[in-house]
Amino acid sequence: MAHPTLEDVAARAGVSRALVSLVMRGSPKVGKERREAVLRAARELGYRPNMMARSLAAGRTGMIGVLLSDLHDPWSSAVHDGLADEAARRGVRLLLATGRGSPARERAALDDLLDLRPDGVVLAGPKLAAADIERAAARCAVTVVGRSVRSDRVDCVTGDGAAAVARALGHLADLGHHRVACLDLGPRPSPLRRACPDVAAGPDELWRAPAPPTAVLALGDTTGTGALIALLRAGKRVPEDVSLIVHGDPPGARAEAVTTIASPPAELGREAAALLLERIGEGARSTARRVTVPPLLNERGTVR
Amino acid sequence: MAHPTLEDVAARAGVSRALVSLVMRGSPKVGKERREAVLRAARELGYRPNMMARSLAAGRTGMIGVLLSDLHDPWSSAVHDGLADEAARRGVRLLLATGRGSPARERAALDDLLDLRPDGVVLAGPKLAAADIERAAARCAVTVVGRSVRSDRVDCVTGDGAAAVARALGHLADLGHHRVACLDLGPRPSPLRRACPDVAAGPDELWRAPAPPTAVLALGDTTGTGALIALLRAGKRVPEDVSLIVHGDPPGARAEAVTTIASPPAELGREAAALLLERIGEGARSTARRVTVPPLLNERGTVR
DNA sequence: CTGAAAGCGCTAACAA
DNA sequence: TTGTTAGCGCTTTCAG
Repeated sequence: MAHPTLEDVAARAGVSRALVSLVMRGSPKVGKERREAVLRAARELGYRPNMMARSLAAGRTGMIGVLLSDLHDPWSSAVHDGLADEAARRGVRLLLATGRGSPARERAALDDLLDLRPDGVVLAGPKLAAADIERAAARCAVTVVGRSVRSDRVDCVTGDGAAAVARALGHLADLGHHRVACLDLGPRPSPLRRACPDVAAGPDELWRAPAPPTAVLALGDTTGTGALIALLRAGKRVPEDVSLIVHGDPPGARAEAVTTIASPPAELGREAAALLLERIGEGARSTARRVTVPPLLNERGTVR
Repeated sequence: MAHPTLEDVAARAGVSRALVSLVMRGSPKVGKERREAVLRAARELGYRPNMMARSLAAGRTGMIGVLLSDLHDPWSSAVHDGLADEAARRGVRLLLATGRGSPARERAALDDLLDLRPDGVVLAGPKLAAADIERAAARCAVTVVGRSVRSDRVDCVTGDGAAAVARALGHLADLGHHRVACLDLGPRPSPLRRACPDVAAGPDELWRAPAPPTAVLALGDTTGTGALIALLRAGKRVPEDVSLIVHGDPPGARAEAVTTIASPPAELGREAAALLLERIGEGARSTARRVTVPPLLNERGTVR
């Protein structure tokens, strides 16, 4: 039998379908005797409940949808880690979907996800239009990670980039670095530039000044090693000649022992899952919550 | 109405449920008149078919499950890109799950995925026991990517590491490099070492030889910049002093213009999707297929 | 082209 | 504790 059903299990165990259903859902009000008979029959048959049928009948799926805007962004994967941890702890299943970097595909993915009727969805770093998010919120509980959305029906969990920059600068100052340059490596100017005292256009420019910086804070370094390589290529030793802190914490930074600062994405994920499950539990709630996760300094080998 | 049903649409359009069902599935045998009335009603109501109900009734879900062993591995994301492309082209939906790097979690994720009754699954880089894969194959069509499985019911799509090494070595030789060293940076020794003539334990060792290498082939460089940084730190200019080819094609290599060689993972994904859909279409088929995707050289800036 | 009817595998009352 | 009875929203016949 390719896919035994509840009925097959009931027949084999010699009990009713309802009893099997109770056992499968772990109801306490079934006698030890029969419970074990059912469990044995299920095991022998290789029975697995059909989620489609179960969800349809129950009216809830017990799953939460997760839309990761871009699988290639390590930030998304890290958020997912946090979500998965929390979901596993609470016994809910995750339904993953991805936007593959484009708002249009993201929107399509969200629609497909919603068709599966998850009890709620978390949107990680969505590039979606606000209207699309609002539309989703009309269909199920929604929490957004990494973006602040003005809506009274969606919860938001965000990091704190400005605090990260301030903390990095403070840390460097404590170490005696008073000439700190910011390097913005991203394809687009980082919004965090405003939080920086002194932003260089490119790495070369740094050493032309009369008093060159003794430390660099890198923004938009997606691989985590871009700034390090630029410094190395300029003939600087790191950290002997110049200290380096990168904002964000991509795997390359870990691998090359680059000191970084960022609000830990896994933490964002964990918070988001907690918020979403709470909201699902309460049914509709009027107040939207906003959680901000503080930055964490990862001291590694590029600062002295 | 939070979730209008087929019946609501039928009522609003003034037609039968069956007709709406036909229209929603794009049947050609519905008159233009009525089709448009139905479509309009559906749009006005914001109707979306309930996949749970649809799948349950139809006996197929029209979805294929994708188990990515590790979301943090860029290889997985790239395989997913190929799968998603091909799936979009053929109008099937993807159901994502992840093993988060651990065989146990991978196994649990696979079980959860299977409970959703996908028409087939593709296992990308599974760390699963062969028995678990076989078990999955008993429940639906399975194709494995990036690992060769001995089974006559699962298709396999793999890259060709040995060919990649040979091709890289050949390319360097054509350029006049006759002293090429291999650097194995991975946590575990790469199986590709056997394909290399000369493997150094670490970067430092390279320059102690009387005739130091003029080119380096890096294995197991997961970030794609590990070898470059090691070379730079050793005071070598790349490619002026030494040429570098990295096996694999992680984002860091692209960002830092490192020349790489690998069987393109997106291509593996595309092949896998095609194979799986073919197998699903045919129902059970006896012969398992194995596809090998040849390596591709990505000429960037680290070879001369 | 339409409407009625049966059923996918399961849950959730309710009765027994 | 158990069995019975309705559905969940949809697809699929089949006779009109």
